Amino acid sequence: MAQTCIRHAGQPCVVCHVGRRSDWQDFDQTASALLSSGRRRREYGSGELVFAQGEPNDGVHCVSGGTVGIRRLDDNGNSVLLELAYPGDTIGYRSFLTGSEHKTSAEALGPSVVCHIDRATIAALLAGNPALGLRFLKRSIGELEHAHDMMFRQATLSNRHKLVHLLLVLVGRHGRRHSNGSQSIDLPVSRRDLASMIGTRHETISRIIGRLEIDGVAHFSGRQVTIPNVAMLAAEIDCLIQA
Amino acid sequence: MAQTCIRHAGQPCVVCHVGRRSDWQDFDQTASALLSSGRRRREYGSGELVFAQGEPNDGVHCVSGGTVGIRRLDDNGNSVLLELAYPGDTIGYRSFLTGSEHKTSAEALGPSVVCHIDRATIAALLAGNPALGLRFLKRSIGELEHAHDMMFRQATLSNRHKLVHLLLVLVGRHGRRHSNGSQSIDLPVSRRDLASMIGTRHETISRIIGRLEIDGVAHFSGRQVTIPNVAMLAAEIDCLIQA
DNA sequence: CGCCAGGTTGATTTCGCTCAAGCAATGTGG
DNA sequence: CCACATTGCTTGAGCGAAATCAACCTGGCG
Repeated sequence: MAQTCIRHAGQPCVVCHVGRRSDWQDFDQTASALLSSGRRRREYGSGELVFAQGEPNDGVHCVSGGTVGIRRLDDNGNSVLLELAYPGDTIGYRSFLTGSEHKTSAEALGPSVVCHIDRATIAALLAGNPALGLRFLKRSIGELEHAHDMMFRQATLSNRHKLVHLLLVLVGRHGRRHSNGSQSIDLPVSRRDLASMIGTRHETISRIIGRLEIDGVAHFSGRQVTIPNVAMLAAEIDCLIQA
Repeated sequence: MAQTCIRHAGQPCVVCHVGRRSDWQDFDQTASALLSSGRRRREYGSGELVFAQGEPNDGVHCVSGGTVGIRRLDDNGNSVLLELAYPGDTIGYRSFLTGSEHKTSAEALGPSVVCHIDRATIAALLAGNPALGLRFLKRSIGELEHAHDMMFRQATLSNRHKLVHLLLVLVGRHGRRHSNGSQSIDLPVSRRDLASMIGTRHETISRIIGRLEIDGVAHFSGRQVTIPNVAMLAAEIDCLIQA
């Protein structure tokens, strides 16, 4: 399973081949050696779990390719997709640091590559590199502000506005620009997950999508979305949201 | 303004008189001296702002007494109360650590006492005490899990269930137990803020409160709430929420 | 005394949930 | 290769919940 570290797209590679977006940069020689021996790279198919809610923590993971969904479940079968993780993101570090079981599941939303770094390695790295703890802190704060934004939107926006906002975020991440100025996305998530992210039912999402089609601001075909004019879509909400 | 450090209720006192609940414990002599010279204690009246959204950060604050609301505003006049801070909680550390302006306002929800520690002091303490950074990290992770819980509830519970849940949390924090087994709370927040925490309108909160009265599970009189049987109230949601 | 903020209540309309059916794509076993 | 189940999505009808707009009440305060 262990793979030697390779260079990728000219980025310096310590782990996960994601260059400066990763938390795993700027280590000294010994730390780098430690890291390469303690990490394992693995590919996941669509729907495969990286870790499951309730499981004990066994180290942290670092997304190297694809998209990973962070999901919370309850025992009534409810599922909410809380956030999306992309290459460079570290996941599972919270349960590692608090010494508790995973409070969420992490699921590959398409073919993905995720590295695993075992507990002993992380502990050693953390002890020798205070900067790593600081990077975790920055990451945690970033996620917290993201969660606060989310809570604010949940409380103030209509379902349609929430969906539009989500689409704009996804366009930023997954969008392909076309020559005529339109953009396309392959949604990484199902309608049900879209609904859970908005805080509504999947039927409602279907109906809102229908209205977006009628209004001509977006065209949906399965998970393929085309937005003729992103600025026009953004205009729906930028009168309501400030930076 | 500076006050000498006093002992309070037998707790060791470094700052904020809150003993082991505080982030500001277990410092060595020099750090303690630095802290006592760099901190300032201040009392706030109900409604006074500790810091305001958009302001540049000027250090961190530590709640010593009372209750502080963390609020986000937009320029359409929407206001959402994101969380409540209690004695022992450190606030304003995020904008300090990210070097950005405050993304939320902090407002005394009643007569409160809050200590302020200036930037230079924090920076020096952080540099000399890696454990302090770790405590910030733990705090941040705790707030993040709290935010995730919130997002999950927003997406899965009905408004009534959300209000019941909020009442139960507030009973745990502010409740007074009576001899007959009932409990009372003085709500620290207005109905409008209650509504923003639930993600609905204040009129709706009024109506839900009316229904709770009819069902006999809670009695409201202004901000005074009496709950005859907390277990009965909890039964409304504990079939829906797991630990 | 009049004003005002915070709260309640009512009437009306809109919206979203629920239940249910239908449909297309995919998979499976005989 | 077909009959059949399954999954993800859409659509419809009915109903209940909540938003909206508005009136009104109450206590505090100048």
